[in-house]
Amino acid sequence: MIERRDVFQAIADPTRRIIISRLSQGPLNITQIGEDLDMSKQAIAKHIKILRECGMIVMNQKGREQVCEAQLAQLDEVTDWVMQSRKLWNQRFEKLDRFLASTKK
Amino acid sequence: MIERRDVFQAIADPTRRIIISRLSQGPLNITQIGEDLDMSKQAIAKHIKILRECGMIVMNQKGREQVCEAQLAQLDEVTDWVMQSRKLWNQRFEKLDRFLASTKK
DNA sequence: TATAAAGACAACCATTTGGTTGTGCAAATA
DNA sequence: TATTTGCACAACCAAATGGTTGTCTTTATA
Repeated sequence: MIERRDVFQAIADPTRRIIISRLSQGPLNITQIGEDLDMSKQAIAKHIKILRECGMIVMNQKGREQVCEAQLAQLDEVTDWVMQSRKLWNQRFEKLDRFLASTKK
Repeated sequence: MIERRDVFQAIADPTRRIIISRLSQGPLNITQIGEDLDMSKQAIAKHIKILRECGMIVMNQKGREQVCEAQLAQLDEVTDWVMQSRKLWNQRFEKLDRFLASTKK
């Protein structure tokens, strides 16, 4: 097992998806992110670290606060993969349709 | 920690993404899936089990073979979430744009 | 200035994950 | 019929994951 730290793994955890959703509406510091998340601040900080490591969050210091900002461009990798798989999947049915159409003649 | 078995977790593993990609081009049995995957057949079978448990694969017996077929409708959940997050994220910039435009006057 | 708040860092822990090997059985094939 | 093939089931294992608590430093605030 190699340590994978990519976008797919980043969004695999429900807590991290909530964090991303919240940050997509505007920057927040770590305490604010964890406010209604029933989890220690340290646990939140760990999730933030993972998201930062795979480029989905950028931080900037503001006094004693660490303000987190979402960087959602990375999510394209996910949509691209999903789209590609669905495309191939749909082509199968189209091929089948064409085959069925050709046998009808 | 609760056992999560959803689409997001299903596609988090690179091997499972390869399996889904291959199956999106047509049904295969477990041996065929594992053919160029440098991993024991049992490991493949475990991945198949996970994909089946979250509805991304359906099986049908054919003699002694277990033929796997992709069910990619589930992937909508992923695209939906990504789209929603990106939408909110884009709205932030639009709001900023409007604000900047209004101060320019 | 004394205290509270934000968060970094480390140690620890249980569970999950992703793999392995071995055994056994049913179906296909020589 | 004897052998091979496809795969299920179980036991096992190391590493990763997702959480905890405690200590410490720095920055705000009463």
